[in-house]
Amino acid sequence: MSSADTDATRRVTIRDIADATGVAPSTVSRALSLPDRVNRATQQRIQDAARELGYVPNQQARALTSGRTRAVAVLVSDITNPFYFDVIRGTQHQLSAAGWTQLLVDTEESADAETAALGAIATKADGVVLTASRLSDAQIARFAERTPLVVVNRRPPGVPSVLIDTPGGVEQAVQHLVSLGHRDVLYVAGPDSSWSNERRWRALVRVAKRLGVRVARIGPHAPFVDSGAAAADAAVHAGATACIAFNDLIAIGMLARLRERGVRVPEDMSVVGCDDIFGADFCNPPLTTMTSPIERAGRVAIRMLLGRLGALPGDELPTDGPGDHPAEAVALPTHLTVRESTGPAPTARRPS
Amino acid sequence: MSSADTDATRRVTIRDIADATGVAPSTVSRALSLPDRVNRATQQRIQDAARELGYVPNQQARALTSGRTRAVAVLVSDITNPFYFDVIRGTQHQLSAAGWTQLLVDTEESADAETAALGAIATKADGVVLTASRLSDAQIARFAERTPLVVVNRRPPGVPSVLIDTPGGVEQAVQHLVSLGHRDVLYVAGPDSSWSNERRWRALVRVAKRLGVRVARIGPHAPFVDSGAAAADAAVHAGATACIAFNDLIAIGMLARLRERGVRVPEDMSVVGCDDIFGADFCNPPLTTMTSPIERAGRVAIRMLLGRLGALPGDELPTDGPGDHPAEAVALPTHLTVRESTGPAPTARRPS
DNA sequence: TTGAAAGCGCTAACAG
DNA sequence: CTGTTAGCGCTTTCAA
Repeated sequence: MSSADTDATRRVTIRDIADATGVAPSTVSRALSLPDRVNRATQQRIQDAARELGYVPNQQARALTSGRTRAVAVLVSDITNPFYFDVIRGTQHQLSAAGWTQLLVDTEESADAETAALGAIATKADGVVLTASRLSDAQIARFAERTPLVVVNRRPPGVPSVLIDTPGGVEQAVQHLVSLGHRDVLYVAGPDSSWSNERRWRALVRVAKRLGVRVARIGPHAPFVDSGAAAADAAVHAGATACIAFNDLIAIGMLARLRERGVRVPEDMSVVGCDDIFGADFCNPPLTTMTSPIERAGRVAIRMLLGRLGALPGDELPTDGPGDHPAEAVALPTHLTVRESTGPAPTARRPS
Repeated sequence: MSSADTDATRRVTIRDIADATGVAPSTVSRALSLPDRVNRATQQRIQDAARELGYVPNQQARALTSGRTRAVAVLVSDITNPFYFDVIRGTQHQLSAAGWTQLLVDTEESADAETAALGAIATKADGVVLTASRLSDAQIARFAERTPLVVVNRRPPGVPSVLIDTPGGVEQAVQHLVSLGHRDVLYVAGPDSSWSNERRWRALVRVAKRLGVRVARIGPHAPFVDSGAAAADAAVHAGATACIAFNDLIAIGMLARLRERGVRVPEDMSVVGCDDIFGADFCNPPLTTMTSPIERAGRVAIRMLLGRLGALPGDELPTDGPGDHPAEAVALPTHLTVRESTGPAPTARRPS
């Protein structure tokens, strides 16, 4: 039908639509971007023509004048980490629902790469979601002044952030362990540079004190499955009988090493992870862990960002209340998912 | 030092550099993009000034005139699938090594979304990597005429593609099973719409015939862990004693269900997966699977794409031979990784 | 409500 | 080798 005269080799521009409808390009632009400022009739005519001709707006050009790119950059520190899979999934969903584009950037755990990316991105994206930043609060805050920014799992003063309430999860985890008769718990720390790591440790210390549980700490450990082996060895050496790992990756790695060494989980040692990433439910044994709404964190981050950019579709992106914008820092609750890696404390048995 | 006069609120443009160095903007442009076509001295001066002023080129504007965006879109059909994370990791690494940007798009298994994305992307990216496309070969080929395109795990005539040689892997898997005494193998099929699925099945039939093994097939099954339960039930019902699953996700799901039902793996049933995704090594029992160089596939795809776009840095992106471009279709070898989910065939025991 | 005109930041002829 | 001149496709004053 309409294919013969449509498959020109050149892309359709507003000029083509203007010619086709007999109006000026500027009117076409308006009809497409600010439909209210145009006569209903011509508006209709223009939109029809646009559809007819298969018009696709050129975001580059649009960005050049308006300064808005309709893209957001999502920075992750290690694309390898399954934790981010879920974040990315969340951001991607929310973004595409709003018709926006996601720029994915892997900063590879490097503050320099992060800074560089942030600098280079300013022109390509309208906003940034920063996860597990290696930058200082001050640096983040300073950058946030120039570019709309939402951070995940970090709390720089004055910068909107999405937090996953792992401290709350830690509390549940300790209580669970206590209910199983444990009186000592070992924290298997993640990287020193991780904000969440310190946060979890402090939460652990606090709860432990309240519940009269003794705590110890080993680490730091890189957040990889492979780090679990060393962590497991250290835990065994420390005579631990229950441990809470910085994240599921380390915990899963520990599980493997413990089995290898003949340390039974949970009979000899209870292990709890954190995050409930892909795999936590089918490792051996399935991991008791703090289930975090990671994907939701990604979605919420985008929602906050889009809200600040004034780009909320409104219909389908409910905010947390009747207020204008979502709160400046939202904390998403975590809950403990008990699986088979935790069990009763071994009675009166402590390796020397 | 240089902060006082640097932190203007406006971004630095080539014009600023031109003013600072006393040359014309076009000279600045050249000095930055085609350094050879400019006097060494001025070139140096300009580059110094650019660095001094903290110049960051505006890709949007650059794209508008040159038509090149220095971005590539990577389309995946389901961002949830761990398989794609390795692909994405590969593309991301290779892209950022070349200083390019990655646009990640999740088409959510929908051909319409895929078409829409492809249309909308043409202006935002210089090329596209298409994984697990839901489009027909003809559609892909047609699109490839307009936009540089590389497909992964698909082979539309005339379109450059990166294949993972799972057929080769299937052969190894069957041989492995035969060496363990199995004479029957059940193929647990993936989605009907999957090109790889048919490809694996055909490879299986071929090898089986050659080795005198009987084959059967159940499915289709969606490529999720959750689909594994039904698959396991069907496999048991079919009296299978060895099966090869379309992918690790399904295989891992089967493992869980089989354990639940008291079917021992590998004593009662051997299970082999495909892909060797994150988790295949720590599920219970660890999965024998075809290890695919997934990340490498992503890297190679980008390399081919960049090669076609004439954007190969040259230094660090070796091609496969002394030829100009990498071959039009490269097949990456797969190898079988034997873990604990496969074992000797149960002797003379067949459930009714 | 619409059109004309200017210009976003950059590149690409074309002269000089 | 370098400057001048046009735009890329779109938005956005400013008039009409």
